[in-house]
Amino acid sequence: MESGTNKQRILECAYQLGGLYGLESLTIGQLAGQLGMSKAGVYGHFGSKQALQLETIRYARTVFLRDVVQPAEEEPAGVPRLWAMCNTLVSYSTDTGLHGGDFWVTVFHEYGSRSGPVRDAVERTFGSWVRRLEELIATAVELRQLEPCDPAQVAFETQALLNAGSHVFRLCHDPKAPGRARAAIRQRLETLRGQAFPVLED
Amino acid sequence: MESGTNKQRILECAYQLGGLYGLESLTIGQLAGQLGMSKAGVYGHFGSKQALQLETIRYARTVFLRDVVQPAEEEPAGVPRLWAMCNTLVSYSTDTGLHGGDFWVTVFHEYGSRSGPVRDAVERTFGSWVRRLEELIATAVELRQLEPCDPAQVAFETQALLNAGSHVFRLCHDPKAPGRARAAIRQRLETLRGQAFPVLED
DNA sequence: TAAGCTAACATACGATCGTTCGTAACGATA
DNA sequence: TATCGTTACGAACGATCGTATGTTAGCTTA
Repeated sequence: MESGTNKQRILECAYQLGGLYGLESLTIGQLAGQLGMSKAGVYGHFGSKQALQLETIRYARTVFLRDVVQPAEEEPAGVPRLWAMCNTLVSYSTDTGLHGGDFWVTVFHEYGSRSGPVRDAVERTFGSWVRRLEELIATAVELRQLEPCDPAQVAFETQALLNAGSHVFRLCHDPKAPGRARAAIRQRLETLRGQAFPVLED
Repeated sequence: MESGTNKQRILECAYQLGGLYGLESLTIGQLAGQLGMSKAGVYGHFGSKQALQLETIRYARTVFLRDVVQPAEEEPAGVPRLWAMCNTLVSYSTDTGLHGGDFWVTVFHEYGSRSGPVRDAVERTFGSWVRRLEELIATAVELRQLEPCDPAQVAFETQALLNAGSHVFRLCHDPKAPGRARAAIRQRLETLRGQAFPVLED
């Protein structure tokens, strides 16, 4: 399957619109209009709106892994790798209008009180994202980069600040918001500074 | 206007449903069904869906002021007052299923990328909420309860953690999430401990 | 009692929703 | 060249959306 497929175009568009307005208010007709296609043409690729939502989530997962998680793997384990991921997410918010992190900020909140297969997929993604943060923090503790701490607690805080950076940036058009998230995470990590704490480059 | 008015019942229901699924997916027919009324009976009180959304926001503001902001005013100025507000929001999440803070967590995120009068009202509410946090923090600095710091930065972090506590509690059914928010805020405040730092009672 | 206001109602409008169906255009295979 | 599967299409379905209109029942005020 090539990347220039029409189905890929649909998913990319659903990804953009879903990140702006959520996956529930996403509409087949809206998607068709945006792409210059007919409703049936869009619909036929998925067979149901729910399948479209689930495939969009799968698409967004691959984008997130490709653009955020994997690039950080080249950094040394522990804090540098964690810091690289945070920086990528923050610069996502400042550089461009729409970006990988924002899709998830929107969708994570959209399905907080819903139920069904889509919600379950969203929750799984959120869980694996937080778990990835926990792993990096636990590794950082093992490497004595950080003082002993509860990785789940620090991961919670990290995710909270990253989400808020993206959210406040959008809701209030406040260009300082992503930087505030970055500064807060840096401050938190330095609070936990261990013997082998690495330099956090800008 | 009595509190038992039918219009009040509608607003209360819109407040509940809006906190669960957002104000955009809120529907006149859904509201009417829930209340045992006709669509026209509900609609007549507002004249448009947008007016209903705006009135629901106004209603939610008064609830928030009554249940979160005003009770804290009885505490001493600065950190105790700030801490009381945080505690109220956190126990909101743990005690009951739905509550004042969660409406705003949902709605704040729902309108992050939208436009129009409803979004503007939401943004104003968010702004005044964060500004209230800033005032309390600035006062705490003046009273030497906290070391000198940027109140806007600390307010950003506080709001981020409170929102995340409510959000993770709902999305992941994680009863520890609100407590994590509370612990993170407490840790952050103690990092900024000044000469007159008060005891943070449990 | 008579008049007027309010709140609720039933009904209906056009638009749009997700979905289904039948079909034309196209490329690959035989 | 004939056949088949893919991909798109137009048209239409019933349901539901927000909204408009006309009307009834009950209260208030004269």
